Amino acid sequence: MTSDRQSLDAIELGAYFSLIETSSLLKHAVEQQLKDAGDLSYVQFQLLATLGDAGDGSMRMTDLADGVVYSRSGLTYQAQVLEQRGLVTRSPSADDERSVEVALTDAGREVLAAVFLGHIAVLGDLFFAPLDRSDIESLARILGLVREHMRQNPPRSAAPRAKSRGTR
Amino acid sequence: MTSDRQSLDAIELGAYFSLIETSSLLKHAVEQQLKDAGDLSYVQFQLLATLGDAGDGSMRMTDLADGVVYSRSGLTYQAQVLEQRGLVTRSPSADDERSVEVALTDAGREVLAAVFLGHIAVLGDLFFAPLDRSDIESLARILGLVREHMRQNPPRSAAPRAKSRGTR
DNA sequence: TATTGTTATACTCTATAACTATA
DNA sequence: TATAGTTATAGAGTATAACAATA
Repeated sequence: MTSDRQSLDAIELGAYFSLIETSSLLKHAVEQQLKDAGDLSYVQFQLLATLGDAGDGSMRMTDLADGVVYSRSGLTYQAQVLEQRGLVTRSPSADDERSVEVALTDAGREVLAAVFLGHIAVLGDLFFAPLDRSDIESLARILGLVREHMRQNPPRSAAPRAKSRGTR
Repeated sequence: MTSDRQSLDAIELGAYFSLIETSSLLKHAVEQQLKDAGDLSYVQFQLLATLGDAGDGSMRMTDLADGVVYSRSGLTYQAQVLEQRGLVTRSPSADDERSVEVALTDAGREVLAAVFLGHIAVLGDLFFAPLDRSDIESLARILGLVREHMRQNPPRSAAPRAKSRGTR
């Protein structure tokens, strides 16, 4: 609604469709591998990996949600699943008693490790194989621009506004 | 399992994560728009758009499935939904009586049209805005390479092997 | 009053397997 | 026997709204 574009040209359409198709196929393949190697969904892997990147392997629920992008209740659901499997723990935060700290357990790190090599292999075979070095660098730069832009312009997605809930 | 990669460097990781994040955010934003403008899920939009691209607006179920990639039953499900809404029709194929021809109705074309401008606006604002012409061309070329590669190397995903169904 | 998180619930979607029918 | 599609069913995931507790 803020754009005055009326159409996309063939190149733009190609870029868009290729993005959707490649990311979809890649995600599908990776999900299969994650499920086989560690019985993880992609979201669960992302959560574990995000925790793994976080120095002490611990984050507040809210911070963990950022970048994995969905509703609070969805995060609670996944956190429960991961906790029941012993891959993370949840405990009240010391400084802010409203918060919950989610921490990676040793078992969680093990699953992450068990899954990682296969994950990389899939990426190498399916995604990077047809690209040379400069392609990869270009891709990283360009998609990095898009990512930055998107982060700065959140699609006001979770508009707290009540919807009209149309014909149904 | 066919790759001997052991790790990815920072650039590669960046490209991968950016791809996942941008496509995820983009898809999410587009889904919101599609839902608001035409009460369509992304898959439903893809199916309608695929039919719209097909000259006479008609395709066999199997051909329609290609590129939208999922199980036959999933396609049947969505085709039923679209048919009930009057956006497509299903009829037995003339030449091969096993096949079903899915055809876009006028109502289907209308919904597609109703949704299209907003769709393009979201893409323009969220995806193409930070890119210049050469970026878009590079992106189209590189992702096109990946897409071609993936199509030629299907991730033998649905390994027909029975799973061990681990600890649960 | 705003923020953090949980719960209950309903719904959408996807996958599996068994099945029918045609080639 | 292989291909095209449907059905039944079960499960995972997500979103919404109402709620409780802390800041």
